[in-house]
This record gives sequence, structure tokens and C-alpha cells, in this order.
Amino acid sequence: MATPLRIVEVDKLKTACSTCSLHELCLPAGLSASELKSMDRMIDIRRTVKRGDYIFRAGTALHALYAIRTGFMKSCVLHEDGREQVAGFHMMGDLIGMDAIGSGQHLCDALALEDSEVCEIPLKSLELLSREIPSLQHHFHRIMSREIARDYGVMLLLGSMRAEERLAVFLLNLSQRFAARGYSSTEFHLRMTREEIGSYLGLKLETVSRTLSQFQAQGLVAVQNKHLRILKIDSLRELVGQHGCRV
Amino acid sequence: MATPLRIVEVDKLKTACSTCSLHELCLPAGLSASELKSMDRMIDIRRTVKRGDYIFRAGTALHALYAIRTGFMKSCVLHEDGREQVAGFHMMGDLIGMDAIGSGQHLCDALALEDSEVCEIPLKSLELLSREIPSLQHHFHRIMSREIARDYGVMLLLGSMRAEERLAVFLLNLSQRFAARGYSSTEFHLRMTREEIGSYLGLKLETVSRTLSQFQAQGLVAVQNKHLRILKIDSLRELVGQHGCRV
DNA sequence: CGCACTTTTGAACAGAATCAAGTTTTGTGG
DNA sequence: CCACAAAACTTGATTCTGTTCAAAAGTGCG
Repeated sequence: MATPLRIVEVDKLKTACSTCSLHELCLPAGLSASELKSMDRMIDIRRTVKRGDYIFRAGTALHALYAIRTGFMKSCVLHEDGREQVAGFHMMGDLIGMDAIGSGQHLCDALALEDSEVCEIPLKSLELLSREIPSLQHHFHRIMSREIARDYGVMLLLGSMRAEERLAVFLLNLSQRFAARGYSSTEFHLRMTREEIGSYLGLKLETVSRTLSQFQAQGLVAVQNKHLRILKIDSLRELVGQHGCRV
Repeated sequence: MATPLRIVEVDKLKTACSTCSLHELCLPAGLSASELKSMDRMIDIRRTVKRGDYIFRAGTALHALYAIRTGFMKSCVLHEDGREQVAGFHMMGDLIGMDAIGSGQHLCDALALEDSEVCEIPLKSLELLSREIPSLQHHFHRIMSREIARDYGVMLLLGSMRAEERLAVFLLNLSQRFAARGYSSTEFHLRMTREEIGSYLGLKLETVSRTLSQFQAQGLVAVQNKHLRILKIDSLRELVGQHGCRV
């Protein structure tokens, strides 16, 4: 029996690892003391990035993957003619830069939407250590796979959902990710502009604004600028998939 | 200087490996005889699938990855409410099933659009062998990364392109993939229906049909049923990114 | 404190979806 | 090999969602 993909749960995140402050990468359980030490050696380079700084840019060579310790960032895919689109928003515990392994060059820009801190993880070191620690190897594969799964969810969103649904999915996804990190699932700050939300969802900023206003009028959320409170999370969930079943 | 992503070249494919008949997976060069033998042992299970057969279904446990030896298939992401969307079309040399590593369950259906042959690659074996053969390990990472890069391209397409551009990108992409496999880049059979093309591109089948007719009227292509000939490939390329720069 | 950026909201417009009808192709069984 | 039914495709007319254009109000950063 085929279980349908639940978009809003695509990137469930496990608990954090206090030892190395990396989340996605720290999952492998049951590591020995020496293995943990190797992990720490591998990810010892920390970088602080200010709001607006690039972590990496499209076209530059891949030096390392980056695990986000704190902060919030976006990645943008660029098209030849100058069009760009937000490919994802990333927060504490996310690993970014994996798109560059294939060609050795980054295919997107990654920039900080607020002052942030990242850990550099040299790909060579990660691969080296992966060969010694099977659970790390498998874990890394799972992280890459989850990124693919997330992308499939976005493709579904962009390809077959109406504006209201897209925004609802977006809010539910943020909610769930904040919750997984120990923050409130119903009240949070939108670190990005309406335009960036629109870019991610394949909508214009006006549409995002209008739809948010509509949600507020319906009593689903309370928005004030970047501060958002989800009032009826179940109604939001119902909204996704109920309307616009254009099969 | 940031080099923008060229969608139509996202999944460039290298030459095939005659030894094991796997393409994406066979790239690592300079393997020793014993390493090649290990590779062959790992991928010794072949499966023939008839047109319409599923290779795997969403919700089922991940048993193996599948390398396509011959044939043509699609993968479909499913939404809770029954909506489904084509997430990709796959042909000789492609590796599918990587979305399932994260959760251990497939998130999409994969089914054959024509009689095909696939090689099963047990994930455990692949990870085991990867630890012994660094070039295989890196190569596998590159394959996963390329899938992520492809997804970013699709996101850009779905999020910011108009119908004509989407179809042009689609045709150029097919053209280039056929060319990379030694087939004609200008003349090929569309193995999928208009509806499946539409699903992949976030369009309705009528729009796909109309746009194809329009391309034909403009002398860009010659279509007859599933047979397609690209007449002005440069015009198609110009079409992408020229129009509809809605930044 | 002021200027630039962001957001909201309205009105007109455009592109693609929907609805609908007719045609062609394909696959199956006699 | 042909006949027939089902599936796939094309094309037209209409509708609707989201974009575009525009203007005003609000926010926040330096």
C-alpha cells in the first residue's frame, strides 16, 4: 500500500548533538570517544557571517559543506538571464552546499538573512572519515537523500498547488522545523521578505501579501510585519490538499 | 564572478562503462581488476520490467537503488489527497531510488514507460564497497549531488518560467540527454503522454498540446504523435530566458 | 530622524486552466 | 488482419487565478 508523501513532514529533524554542535551531521549514535574526537577535528573551522554575507556563491569552487550552527539563510538558484529563485531557507542544524559535489562548483548562492555561524566541513575530510565510520557514511547519505526528498516536495508544491496552499505548506513547514529545534511551533519571526517567500513559492510578493492578509482575515494566523502567530493550525492543514484538487 | 546555472546542461552524462553496463555508477576511472570484480558482484541482480510495471512504489521499504540499463521510466510524487506529479523521467544510465535513503521508504512511485531492464544495487553493498573504493564513494556522492542540482533546475523552471519556456527547456534537456547516450539530439520519440509532460512541467495537457502546436507552427519543431524532430535548436535555446523575465 | 526599503491594497490585464467537442491513435480480441 | 473500444490528442470558447501596474502607508536601519 503506497503511503503518500506528507510534504510538511519531509525534513523532520532529530535532536541536536551537544558535542559538536552540528545537528544533521551529528545523528550517528553510538560513536566511540575517538570517533567523536575525529568528528570534532573535521569540523573545527567556524565562520561567522553577517546578515547579507554570502556563505558561497554560484560558480565558485566547492571548498567545503557548511553546517549551520546558528542563524538563518537562504540559497538562490540563478538563471542565465538574471532571474533568480530562492531554492530553500536554512536554519540551525541544516547542511548546505551539497549541490556542488557533482560539478565541483556551487550552483547557487547561499547568503545569511541574519547574523549567523556556520561550521566548515571539508568534503575530503568527510569522505575520508565516512570510510572509517560506517554510521557517519550512512548518515551523510541520509542527509543528501532528505534534501532530494525535500526538493520533490517543493516540486509538487510548485507544480500543482494554488497560492493559498503554497503559503499554508510554507508556514506549516516553518512551524514544524522551528518545533523540531525547540522553538515555538505557533509563533515565530519570518526572517525573509515577502519577495523572498514569493520567490521560493513561485509567487509574486503581492500575492504573498494578499494571501497572508486573507489568512489573517479568516482568523488562521495573526501577522504583524515579520512576526507571525498561527492561530488555527488544523485549518491550515485542512487547507492543504482540500482545495484545488486539479487532477 | 558567479556563473549562472545552465538548466539544460544540468545532468550531463559521461561515457558508458562497458564492463558492468552501468553508466552513472561506472564512472570512477582507474579501478583495478579486483575492484571491478567487486562492482560486478554488487550489481549482479538484473530485473526486467514491462511497460507499466512499477520498479518501486511510494511507501514501500528501500531494498536497493536501481540503475537503468535499458528503457525509459518516470517517477511520480504523491500528495495526500491523491494528486500526483511526475518528478522525473529516467533513461539508460540513470540511477533511481535515492529519495528513499533518508527515511528508508520510497517517497515516489517509479514505473516503466516502456519495457526496460534495471540493475539492483543494494544500498548496504554500495556503502560497504564505497568504504573500500574512495573513487566509488565520491562518485556516488556526485550522483546524489547531481540529482539535487537537477531538482534545483526544475524548481527554477516551475517557479519562474512561462509555458513556452518550460516546454523548450524540457525538449532541450531530452535532446541533450539522448545526445549524451549516443542517440540523435534532434530526432527522438517522446515516450510519455502529453499529460505526463504536463505533470512534470506543472502544466495541463491541453497547454502542452497547444504549445507544441505553436512550436510547430513557428517551425521550431516537427511533431507527429510521439515522434519529435527539433528543427531550430538555437531558436529554442533563445526562447528560454528571453521572454517573460519577470524579475 | 530621515530616507530607502518593504508592505499593503486596488484595478486592469494576461496566461493558463477548465469545459467541451471532435479526431486520431493504439491496443485488444475476434 | 480487421473491427472496435479505450486512450490520447487537438482545438475552440470561456473562466479564473495570479500578475502587472500603480500609489500610498508603514518600518527600520544607518
